[in-house]
Amino acid sequence: MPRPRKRLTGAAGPDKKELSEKRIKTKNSENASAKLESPSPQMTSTSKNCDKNVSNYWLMKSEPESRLEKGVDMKFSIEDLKAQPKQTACWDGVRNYQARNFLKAMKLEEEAFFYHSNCKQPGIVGLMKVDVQFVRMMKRFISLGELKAYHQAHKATGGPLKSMALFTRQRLSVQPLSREEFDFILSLEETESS
DNA sequence: GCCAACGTTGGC
DNA sequence: GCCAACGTTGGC
Repeated sequence: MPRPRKRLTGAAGPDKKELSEKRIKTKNSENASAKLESPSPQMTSTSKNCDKNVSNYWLMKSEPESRLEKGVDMKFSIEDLKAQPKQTACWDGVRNYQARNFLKAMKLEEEAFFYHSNCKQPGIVGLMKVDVQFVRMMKRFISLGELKAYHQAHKATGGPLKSMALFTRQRLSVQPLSREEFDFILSLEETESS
């Protein structure tokens, strides 16, 4: 349910605490939910872009279908992202600790898949860049089922999706991908869906 | 809507 | 620090 919120990029009031946050752990103090918004001075300057060989890619889940949680609609599809000003959203509302840490580890301009979860057709629908801005739709929908089939096959063959977090870290809503995983999934765009 | 998987909480 | 109870995620 980690869902991005529809918010203007620089818009004020980013921090009325989440309605849904029943308890924010004191640990992740401040805006725990990393806001990967327009260049926060912090992030840009301090994140040394020196380690450019730690190529990081991401997969971020969001629910494309309406579902109320404490009266708040969790829906945020890739179409909703496209509809944002500058096609950019503030990805807050992530409660899981690990997922939040990944949010903080992201650097501007890194690429991320937009994954539709908890819906009729779960799967990867598009590409974003950390910011978090819409980049493009996938040339074709890459379903969970297809990814799972490759994951299973690759476990046997040692292929690129053999340890994809989507399957090994089941409930993680923000997850890292290796370059191999990312490239392999991109290459699926050019193939027929199975 | 069901429920498996798994994270979190809190008593001890 | 253990672990049972509880809450959440997310596919089906």
